[in-house]
Amino acid sequence: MTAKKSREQQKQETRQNIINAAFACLDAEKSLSSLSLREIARNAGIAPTSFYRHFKDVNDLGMTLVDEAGLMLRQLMRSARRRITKDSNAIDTSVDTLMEFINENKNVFRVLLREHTGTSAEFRSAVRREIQHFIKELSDYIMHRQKISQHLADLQSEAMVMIVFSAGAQALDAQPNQQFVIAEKVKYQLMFVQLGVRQFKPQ
Amino acid sequence: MTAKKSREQQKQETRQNIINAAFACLDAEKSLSSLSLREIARNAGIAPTSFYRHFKDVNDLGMTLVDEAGLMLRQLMRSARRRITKDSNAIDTSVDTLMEFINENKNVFRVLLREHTGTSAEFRSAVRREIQHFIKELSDYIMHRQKISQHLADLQSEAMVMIVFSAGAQALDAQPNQQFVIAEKVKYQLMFVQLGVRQFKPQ
DNA sequence: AATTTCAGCGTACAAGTGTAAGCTAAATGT
DNA sequence: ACATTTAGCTTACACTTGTACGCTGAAATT
Repeated sequence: MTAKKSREQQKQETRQNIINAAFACLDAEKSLSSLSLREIARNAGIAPTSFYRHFKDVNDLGMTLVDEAGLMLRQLMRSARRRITKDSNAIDTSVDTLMEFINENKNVFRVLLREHTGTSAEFRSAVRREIQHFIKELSDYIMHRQKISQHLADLQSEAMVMIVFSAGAQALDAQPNQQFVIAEKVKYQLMFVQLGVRQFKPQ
Repeated sequence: MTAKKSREQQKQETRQNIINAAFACLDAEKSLSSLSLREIARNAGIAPTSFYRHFKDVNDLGMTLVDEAGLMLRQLMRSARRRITKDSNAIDTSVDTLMEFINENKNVFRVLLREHTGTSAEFRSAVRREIQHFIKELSDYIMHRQKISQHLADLQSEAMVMIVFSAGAQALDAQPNQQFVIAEKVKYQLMFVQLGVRQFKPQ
């Protein structure tokens, strides 16, 4: 039983259909730049030319997808921090949360990873912006928790995010039984960074 | 004055032309999968269909490029180790060497970076293989120099390589005056990892 | 009730793609 | 000397692509 839709509602609905269709297309074998307008339209159940009623071109849609993916990542961080209690390890909790996210939203994470080194300078810098947000929020948290300078926290945070993202890239292609190994590995590596910064601090 | 060429010589020459043309095409805006056979042929100065006399398809050429890029990286490592003297810092020397390489062979490094998260599973695992070589050689070096277990050396090496490659990605898009800042940053981050592992060792 | 707006459609076209088929001429093999 | 091989070419075909143009019908506005 579908409710009567106003014109605006209907438009937003198909817009969302396009976005969902695009995310669905962006599997292991498709990037934003290799994704064709017609393919998206086919998947969204609209005529190719109808696409233009919602987005200027595929680039425009792509920026929307990157923004949305970045937003999901930031929301994820908040949920991860909420899961960190007094006696739970911050690193373990964060890694587990991200690994969960990656597995449940493979294509969302893939977009960020792929376009980060993709063929569009615009996408690259958009993803870099999102990752910078990610790094900054972690940095603030670290600075507050570990009582270190902002400069040091920034360095630590960035190193950690790079390590985690690389592990995420591995996890995307790995078998499920390998993912646990990857998660354990990255936890050690993050611990090394943390220990190293702590060691460096007094100097 | 060109020497008289045998048939085989001539063939190898145009094969190399194709490879060079492909690397030249793979700039900031092109990936292996978005690279067309005709475009390569145009750049190599041959007819499109002549391409098939040398490679099965673009995938075949792509694997060749990845192999070649990986080989260059391994040669780079050797030259970096040669530059490390008793009183020069191993981290500084390695980072400076890599940054130099990246700037002088942008497209070579770009291929590895891009196809590492690209749309072809075959390329992805080929690049991963090359990076694993890279990590393994560094790991052996670390294990020998820092007298730590192989397991620990592997973890440290991988973390370092991930950090360095991420910095390389940044450097590719950065202005020349920013590259120094990136290099300094990554040196600190690598030092943190090294310190952290050293700290962890006794435990 | 009459008018305007506009999401979505169908058609059409130029440009680019991979690659099959067959030819040519020169280097090689006999 | 003649026969074979083959790198490179031209032509050709079937597809896919982005997008311009104009239509339609229903919702929104007046």
